[in-house]
Amino acid sequence: MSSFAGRMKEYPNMSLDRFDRENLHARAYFLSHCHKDHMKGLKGPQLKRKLKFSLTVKLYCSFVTKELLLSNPKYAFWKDHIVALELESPTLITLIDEASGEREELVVTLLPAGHCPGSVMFLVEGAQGTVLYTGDFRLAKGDASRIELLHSGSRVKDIKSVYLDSTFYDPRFYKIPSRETCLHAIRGLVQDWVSRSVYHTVWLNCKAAYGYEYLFTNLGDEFHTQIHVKSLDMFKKMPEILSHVTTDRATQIHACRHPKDEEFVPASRLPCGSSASDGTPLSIISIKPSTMWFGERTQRTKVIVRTGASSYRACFSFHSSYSEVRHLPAYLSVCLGLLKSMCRDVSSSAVIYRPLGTLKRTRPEQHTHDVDCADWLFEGADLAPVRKRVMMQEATPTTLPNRPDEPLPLTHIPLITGDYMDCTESNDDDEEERDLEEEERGGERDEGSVSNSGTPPRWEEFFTTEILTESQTSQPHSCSHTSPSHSTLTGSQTPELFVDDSAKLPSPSIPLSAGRGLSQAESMLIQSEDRCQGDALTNLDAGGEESGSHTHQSEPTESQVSSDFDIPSTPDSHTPGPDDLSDLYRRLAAGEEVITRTGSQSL
DNA sequence: GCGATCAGGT
DNA sequence: CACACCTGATCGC
Repeated sequence: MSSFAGRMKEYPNMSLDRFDRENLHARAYFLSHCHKDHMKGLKGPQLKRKLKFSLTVKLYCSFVTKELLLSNPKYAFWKDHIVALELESPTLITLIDEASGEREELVVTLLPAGHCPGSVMFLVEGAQGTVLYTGDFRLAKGDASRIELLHSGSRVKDIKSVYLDSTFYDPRFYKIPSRETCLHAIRGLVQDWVSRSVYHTVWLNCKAAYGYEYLFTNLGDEFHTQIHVKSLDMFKKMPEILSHVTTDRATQIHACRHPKDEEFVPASRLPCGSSASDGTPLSIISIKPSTMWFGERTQRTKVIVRTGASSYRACFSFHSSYSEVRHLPAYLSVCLGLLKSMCRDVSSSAVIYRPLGTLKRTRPEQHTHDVDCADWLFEGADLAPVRKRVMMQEATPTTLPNRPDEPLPLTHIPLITGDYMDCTESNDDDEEERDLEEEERGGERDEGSVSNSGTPPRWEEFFTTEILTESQTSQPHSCSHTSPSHSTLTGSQTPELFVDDSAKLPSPSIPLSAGRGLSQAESMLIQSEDRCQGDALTNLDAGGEESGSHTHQSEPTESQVSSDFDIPSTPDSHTPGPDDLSDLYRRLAAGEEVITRTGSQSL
């Protein structure tokens, strides 16, 4: 559940991804993507009533999000109040207070977020500066550098605040295998199974949410088949997806779901009840896409885990990992630092801005896409080269000495490890699967777009992080909905909407370093602030990697990782006790250098 | 009957 | 671990 209260400090007249409470009084609404936890209040009767009497209030989102939203009849009343915007097309939006007539002009740009179809980030430029609201996102390192409108000339724009998806902003989630790595592994597993006979069927046990579509399109392409799903309605106007899904149950790959009935046995039947026409029993395996992550010291591990006789779990994530999340503000802060100090050349080494090559840019053909290419759904996610690389890597179709109906032995599942080969395993929850580490390690690395050769400043030296918590951001009185006066709003809002945790804790990062507290605060404000420089607290970067060393660069190389993130690995982490914390606080207050190893012992 | 909230499940 | 839901129970209107 997103904990973001819906408003940004700089532009409190717009509401994003929250539509209840104070947000009912916003002058404009923004929906980053079509997931329910970002749509709170969106079908509420109060908002519905407001729309009836308003001529100016609109909901801004991408075309795809609009389509997905309106495919649900519960949101049909929005139809005449939605303004769909093209990606990467700055749009002037005037926020009007209908009572006073007061106007406020903003330039809003939708940037691809790679989270699910239609998902975007909002770049807002106006009198209060440029801010970026990411919504949920999955961007790999380097993707931000390919987003043209984050840049101005050869530099990154001076971004005042970043409102960040912090779902996995915790070092425990240091690494999540890349999209292509996971896709390749799933392809291999599916290949092994469906090639045995026409009765061998795969059920993709996907959740009821948008975001798996690229899995469907890629598997559909690979196996020249369509994937059985429950409904096609929402994809009516999306030929790329529509061409890869079907309601015809006679296919070897299913992603159908059944609302009820969980005594369903994967090995015997599918949620749709499909069976072979000649009465031959289907041989079914289930693959459950779910997030797997690896600690900063994880050497390498599997992206597919066998969980039962005929069931598997496959790595799949809608969200960026810790290192990926961290990369975004780091990338932006590098350039902010440059703007401040004017002492480093951004174009020479550290961050090279590359024109969008694989990132599809302008798209007048939005509604007449090439049916074979669903990449536009995940602009920025670099899918096009992914697929090509995956194809080329698939040089070793596994031979299958076992009987056709035997579940796949794990050793025959093609696995890719090149994406995270430098890590050591930290989440060893899988004693059932032992040595699969025989895979060749020659995989490419997909995040080499940022080098460390330019000694960019550490982002935490230029930014502070403030965790927005639900209780602190949703106070009914925290928002002035009676007055258009910005000063009133800003004055009362600042301390409440954007609470300063340091008032209560020695460091805003302590809860994070303990591996706790983030579940209540998935959205995070990162600000560029001069005043944070020299403030000892700001060196306690969220995540608690308080190494004390400021000589290393803002983004650690893989080899630096262990020193930079020397925190307990997942199985050993535990909640710090009061004594642990008070001791830590005391040492911090005394200005002692807190060695993280010590911290991890006490924490 | 509806919405909001919570618990519990996948 | 976590997600993005779904269902059902309960409460208040």
